[in-house]
Amino acid sequence: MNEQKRYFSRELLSWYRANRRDLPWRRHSNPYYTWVSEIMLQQTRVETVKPYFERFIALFPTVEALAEAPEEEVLKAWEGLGYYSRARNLQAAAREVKAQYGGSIPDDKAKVSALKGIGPYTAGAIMSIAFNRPEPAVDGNVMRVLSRYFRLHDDIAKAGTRAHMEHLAQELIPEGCASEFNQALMELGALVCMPKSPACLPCPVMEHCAGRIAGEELMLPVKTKAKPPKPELRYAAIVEGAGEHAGKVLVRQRPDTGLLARMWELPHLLAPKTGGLLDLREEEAMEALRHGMQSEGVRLKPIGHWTDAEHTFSHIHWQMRVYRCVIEDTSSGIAGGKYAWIGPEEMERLAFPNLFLRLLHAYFAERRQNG
DNA sequence: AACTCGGGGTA
DNA sequence: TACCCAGAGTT
Repeated sequence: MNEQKRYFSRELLSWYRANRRDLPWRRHSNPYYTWVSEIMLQQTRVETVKPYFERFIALFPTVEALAEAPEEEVLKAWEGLGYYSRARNLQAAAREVKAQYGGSIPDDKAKVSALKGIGPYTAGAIMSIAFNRPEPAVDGNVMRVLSRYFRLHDDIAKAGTRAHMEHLAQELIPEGCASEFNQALMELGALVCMPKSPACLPCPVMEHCAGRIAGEELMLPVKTKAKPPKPELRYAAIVEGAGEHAGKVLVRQRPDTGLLARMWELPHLLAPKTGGLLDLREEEAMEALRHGMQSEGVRLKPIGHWTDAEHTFSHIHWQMRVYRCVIEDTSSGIAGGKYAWIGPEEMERLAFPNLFLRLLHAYFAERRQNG
């Protein structure tokens, strides 16, 4: 190994020992904490994860507790965090760990990698952080740091690049210090070698950083940009209950797979296309909503426009127009367990994506004010 | 290799 | 606005 690499490992480790953040999942050495935190941290910032992690561990303190919990409670604990398959995969894996390994996460990379929701990065993170095994844990942070320090122009959006980075990252791990070193690499990316404005002056390895020396720290890493989310106009119904359902609204559970799987939502549908024009007149929109809901067995009458809402996912942008509706025919009932009438109390048990969480809170707040 | 899967922070 | 974030699973 050359001097640039030895310098990097030595100085980074030393810097980390003096600058490591006090994070909830670092307070105790517990492979379950490492596991839960790493799943939550996928594509999610540290500050966002902190309160979720605290609540999650309080609710499900051990692998067994998580394995034995109802899935709805796990989804509810994940509400608002996004990428909800992470929560379902985490619990499925916890059940596997309980059944196959007596509740202890195996100190074995192949077995850890085989668990649901654990890919190359998370397997490396668990093996290194929890068990101090010299495995690379290459995420976006690490690829950015390595791209800059070694001045690598490989496109980090390409799959092949990660393999190269993993080889390099593994080589850099100091003997017996995998846990600290891998966390140091990510800590540097988060605190110093940031995406937009890297703080090179206080950086512990700036002296031999090839990217900075070449004046390329702002152009690295090279990454092809993602295509913009596809816009979708949607019509949603806020259905006000009457009679025994007074004060409640109609909600619907999403299918078992796909976007927001098994989460609850306001009933809504994709607006029919109108010969190139995306927008419809108000009456036509309400008719489309009535007709679409009727085909699902829900007979309702839109009364008028209530509010608009927008929400952007990674690949879709929803523009949602929400209409006040009343139920037309309660005698037919709402078929299946897919629909439910809920008030503010029932809301506390069902898991909603943030878009609908905000709409429901706004609606119930409005009801409390207007009576 | 490309697409699917949330939500929010930040410049 | 645009980009990014302690990525994984599916096709």
